Amino acid sequence: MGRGRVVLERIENKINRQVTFSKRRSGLLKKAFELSVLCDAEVGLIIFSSRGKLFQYSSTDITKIIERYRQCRYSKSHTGDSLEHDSQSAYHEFLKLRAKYESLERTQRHFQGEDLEPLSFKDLQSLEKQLDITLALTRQHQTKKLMARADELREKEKDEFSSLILDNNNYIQMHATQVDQFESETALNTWFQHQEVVSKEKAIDTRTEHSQSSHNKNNGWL
Amino acid sequence: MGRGRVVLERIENKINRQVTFSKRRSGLLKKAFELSVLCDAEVGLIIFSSRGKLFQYSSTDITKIIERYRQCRYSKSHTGDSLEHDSQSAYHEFLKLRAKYESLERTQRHFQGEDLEPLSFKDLQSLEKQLDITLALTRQHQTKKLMARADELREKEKDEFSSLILDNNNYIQMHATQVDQFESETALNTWFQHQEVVSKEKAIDTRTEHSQSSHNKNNGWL
DNA sequence: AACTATTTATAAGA
DNA sequence: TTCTTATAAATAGTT
Repeated sequence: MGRGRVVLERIENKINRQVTFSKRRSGLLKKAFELSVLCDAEVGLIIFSSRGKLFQYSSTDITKIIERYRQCRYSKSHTGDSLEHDSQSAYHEFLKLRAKYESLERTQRHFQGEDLEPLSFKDLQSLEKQLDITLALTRQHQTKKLMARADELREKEKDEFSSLILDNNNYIQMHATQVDQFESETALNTWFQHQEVVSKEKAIDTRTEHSQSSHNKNNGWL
Repeated sequence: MGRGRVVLERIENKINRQVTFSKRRSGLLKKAFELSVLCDAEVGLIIFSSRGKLFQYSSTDITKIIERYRQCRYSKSHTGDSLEHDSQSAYHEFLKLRAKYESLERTQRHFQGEDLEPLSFKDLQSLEKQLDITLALTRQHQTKKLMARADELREKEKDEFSSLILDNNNYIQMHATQVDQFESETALNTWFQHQEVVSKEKAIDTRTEHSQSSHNKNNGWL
């Protein structure tokens, strides 16, 4: 995995050995983590550098792994020291979260129309379906907002009208009110035009059930 | 390191998980061994499969490695201060990542048509715009895949046709070829119909440049 | 501490 | 399981 074949013997050059150690160590730790996640395995890994520095990974509390190991090998059970497990399992949690984050990030990019190249035709189809559904929902919600706004305006007019009656209004005030009314009618027309556009979409309503059940994994596009 | 990108999640298919475990386990053991040899490190690796089977590698007696590990841990926990600080900042990192993750998750839900209530009208508009764009891109990519497939079919036909000529074909073979041709023409028609649908979309082409970072990989069909 | 040419690991298929 | 093969990932050597 690199330029030139690797010879399996101690690297004599100290600098080189140090660098290789650093690279391969992180590679090994990563792969130990991946194995534990992908295959649901319990993995414990302890590494001492040639200068005595300690590195470790464990999918679960390493003392438990060691204990289990002992039971397996010697069929003996004792030892109850558990000093240092919190930080370890915390690290595991961290790694898991990071992996989830990256996965979600990828999905997100697809929804933004990026990195579509590597998707299969099927993936693209299901992405398209989801987009269609969401688009319809989005428009539905926009319509809702517009209606709410229109109602609001109408209420306001009524209030103003009432005020005017109560205030024993004159002609000029009446005229101003009509202008307001006209404006709000325009808003409503806009809304109706919008409605029309929405109704031209394929009837999505029947399909929205799919998205309601979408607690299922969204990793489909990956 | 194989066909298809790996997603860091538990493999749900049991057979698959078992196979992957077997492969990756041996890979991990090999790499642990290589690290110890190349870099003169002391390595201990314990693996339990999900069904409880034990696998291990250790460059030297594993009980000695475990003992050394304990000593290292013990003395470190006495130094306290720097460790405290490390775990603290690590926790901070964790919290930051979690916050980012949750934020991303929320955005993602919007793209899936969920939790749209709290969005403002403006938010909804920009979401709609993004969805429109992505939808067009998605369809574009589907079209691309279909075209590639169509080309493939055409090539295949040409080859078959050539073979037939060279084989001094008879009527029945000719007939078979025509049937094949007809089938692929149907495929092409399907594609053209699709094209038509796509072209009815608003012209998005000018906005697609950023996604054209073509690795041009022809990922498999299905 | 990046980069990149290569080797190595391995996912999917047989 | 084991073999093969196409592809992703790790990393040796380089800058």
